Amino acid sequence: MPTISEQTSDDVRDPDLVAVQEGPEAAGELTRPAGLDREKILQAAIDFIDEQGLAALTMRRLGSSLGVEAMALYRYVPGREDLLDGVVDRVVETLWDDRDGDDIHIVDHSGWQDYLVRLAHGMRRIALAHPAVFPLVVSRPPAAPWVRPPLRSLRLVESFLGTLREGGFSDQAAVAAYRAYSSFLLGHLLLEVTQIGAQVSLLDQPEGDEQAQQETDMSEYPNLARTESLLGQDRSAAEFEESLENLLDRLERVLHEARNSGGDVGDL
Amino acid sequence: MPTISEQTSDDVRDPDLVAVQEGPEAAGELTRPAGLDREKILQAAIDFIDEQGLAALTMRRLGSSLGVEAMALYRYVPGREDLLDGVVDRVVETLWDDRDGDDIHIVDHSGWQDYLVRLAHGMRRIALAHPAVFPLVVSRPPAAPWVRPPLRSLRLVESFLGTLREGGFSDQAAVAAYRAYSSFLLGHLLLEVTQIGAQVSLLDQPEGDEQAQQETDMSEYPNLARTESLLGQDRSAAEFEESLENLLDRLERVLHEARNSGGDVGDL
DNA sequence: TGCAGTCGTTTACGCCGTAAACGGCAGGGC
DNA sequence: GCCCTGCCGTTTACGGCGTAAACGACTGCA
Repeated sequence: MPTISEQTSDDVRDPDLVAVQEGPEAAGELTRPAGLDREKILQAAIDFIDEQGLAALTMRRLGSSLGVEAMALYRYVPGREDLLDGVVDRVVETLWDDRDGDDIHIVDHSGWQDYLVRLAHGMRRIALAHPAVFPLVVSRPPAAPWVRPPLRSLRLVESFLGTLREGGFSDQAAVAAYRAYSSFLLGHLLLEVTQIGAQVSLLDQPEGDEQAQQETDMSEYPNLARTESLLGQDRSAAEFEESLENLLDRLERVLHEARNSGGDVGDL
Repeated sequence: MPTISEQTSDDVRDPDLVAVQEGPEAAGELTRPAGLDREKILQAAIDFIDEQGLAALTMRRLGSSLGVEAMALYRYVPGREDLLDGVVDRVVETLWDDRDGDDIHIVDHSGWQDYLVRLAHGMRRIALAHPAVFPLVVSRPPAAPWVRPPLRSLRLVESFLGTLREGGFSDQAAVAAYRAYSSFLLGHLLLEVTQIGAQVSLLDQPEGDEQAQQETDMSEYPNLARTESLLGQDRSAAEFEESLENLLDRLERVLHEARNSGGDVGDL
């Protein structure tokens, strides 16, 4: 049975919780294996998914990774689905984490372009740090269902729209920019983490003898065969930057045209 | 929770192989219970997912939607995972289906731009026809794991690369274009079907009285509140066309620059 | 001392994917 | 006619899943 996980206590207080119980923790841990709480469970779930994949996450296994029976989790989490929602929220939350010397803080930006670049890099950092979790981030329905592109965090959408407004975008242009930006980010990052997953799952099954792999017949696919090495290359980072730059150019063009003409700015 | 009506006959074992329909069946589907085969099973799975969602698809329920026990399916399909792979293949296959007067055939194109536009529209048609299936299309690992952006169909990738080559792209430029195009398509369509799913799942749960919905407090999100109606609007089709056009422009620019300079064309 | 709360465990239920054994029907050689 | 052999759907069974409900053990306060 695994020992208690180390669990760095990065502590983001949830104001919703009235601290009904604040015991003398100083007496602290003698031999207690548990000392469960919601944050600890969510973090354990994230770690578990990172290591074993989403499909492997069951309540029983997550429980036992915490040294506890499955049913113990239900005191802190309503059920498996809500657990996954919590995982998504916690992962996205790290967008606002302080990063020592990094350029990631998405508050304290200068200009909307800077904001969009930081946000994109922050999201990409999350995606690469938790490739197996990221599909959850984009596939779960958003907190407010009427927000069409579901980035799930209302706080995030709010700050996005606010920043663009400050940058001179009309409401319509800001919303259009939000959607274009979301779909760009979603496409690139999902592709990237899917590739990572594919690589990993390859290493999973090196069964059979080395030679006899069922090498699909490539003679029907000459272009594929010829470019095989190119297709296998990983240019994700560069392509990400290039596409991001292209998107920013496009938005900037729209914004200036709108300013000069003062006309309708809904379209991108 | 929609209950699937069990149709196990009460007491008498049905003596006929052909399993005579007992006339007034329980208002069920028009399922011929006889004559299972792999294609029939895959189509039933697609229909099932379209109607009930991916999560609801179980071997037992799929079997009973075909008037058959779950284990019967295993004679034609190795297991649930392979069933899902088959579903993806079958759905993507419809890209090549003849469409009466439509512009969808992705063979018989004129020029690579035309090809990319047709392919995009074809994929979008698939996504919108089967919004609940589409996430499978992009999330399952590709047939050849070394093809980085996993569109799953080698045939598709092959024809893509071939067409761009004919259009004057170098191998590197074609591969770069393939990736840019994939991530654009993936992002846009996944966003779109997620939205559709979100709407549907909204209609699922009109529980509680009409007024008392737990309307999250919007006072903290002024920009969201103000643009609520804009965010709710559906401009997917127009945005799709605009982004597609932008991508084509970008590719064309790259191609011409490469031609005129004759230099390295790997970058986009 | 007792009492009430908190928290993890035990037990149980129905559903899941699927391995394995089973049985009824078809057709073909005798 | 017979039996043999495949085919094909059913039955049975097993371990694992999410989770409802009952059950202790422990803790702090009256």
